[in-house]
Amino acid sequence: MNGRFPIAIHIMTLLCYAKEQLSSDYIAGSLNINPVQVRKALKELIDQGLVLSREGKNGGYQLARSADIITLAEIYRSLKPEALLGISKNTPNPDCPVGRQIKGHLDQLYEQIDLKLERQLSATTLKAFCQQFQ
Amino acid sequence: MNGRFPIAIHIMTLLCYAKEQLSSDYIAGSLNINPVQVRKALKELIDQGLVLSREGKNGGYQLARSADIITLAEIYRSLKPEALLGISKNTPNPDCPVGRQIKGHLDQLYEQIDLKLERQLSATTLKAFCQQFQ
DNA sequence: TATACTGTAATATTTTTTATTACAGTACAA
DNA sequence: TTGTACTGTAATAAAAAATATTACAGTATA
Repeated sequence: MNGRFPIAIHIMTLLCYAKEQLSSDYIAGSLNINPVQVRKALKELIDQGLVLSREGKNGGYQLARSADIITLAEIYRSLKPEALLGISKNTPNPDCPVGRQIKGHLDQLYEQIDLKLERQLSATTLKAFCQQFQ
Repeated sequence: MNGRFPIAIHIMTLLCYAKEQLSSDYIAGSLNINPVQVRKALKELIDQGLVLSREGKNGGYQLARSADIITLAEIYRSLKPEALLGISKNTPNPDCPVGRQIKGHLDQLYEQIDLKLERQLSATTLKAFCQQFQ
């Protein structure tokens, strides 16, 4: 995977911690990355219904609802994750019994894994995660 | 993630299915990737103690033990996976309470997730996975 | 001693990720 | 009504990672 999940979690934790509207520049300062990257990440969180934005002067971002009814699973989902354990680019040989069937069985396995992960992430609210911060 | 897990599973399934020694060229033909890539993946599986190789003429690869005492968790471990949900390259701002602590709390979360995943993958043997193949 | 393998280094290519620039659109406030 | 400070997003560049390929040394067999 790439760094999108950690970044999303960082942003959501900040918004929860600050309890006020923050600008992408401010958030970028905490992450130490480019503000455009932050706005891209925020777009996913907005699309997922987790964050609200205000345009214009004095604009910024805030949580769309109380942190105790946001779970880490929702943050994870905002990334529209593909396959947790990876996808190979190759096109297996259809003349081989294993090559022919591997994708289907792997998909099945992945579905089970994803289900469990989502269940686990659902068990932690943003509030609970954020309260760990001093 | 990348395609290493699917490739490793594919290889192990082949070795289990074939019940005989296979060459990297043959395996590459089923995966439809380069034999060198296959040998690299096999090296990880050998290091993990899951596969045996024979050099020289009539050489090749076979399972190091019975498929019913190999679990998908061991195959997963052969990849020495880093963080399932990704690592961000940024160095968060140490002057920000969130930036300062995020890594630690994320690591903790990741450890829990990894534990559960390993537990889940441990529940499936290579034999069971392979028996799904017609 | 020819042959058919594995092991692995070196390199090239492709793909993905991350960073950056630029600017249009929007809302506030003087 | 206009300057200012934001968001939104397209376009592009740069860096990093993944994948593919070539080449060849080493090894076991017949």
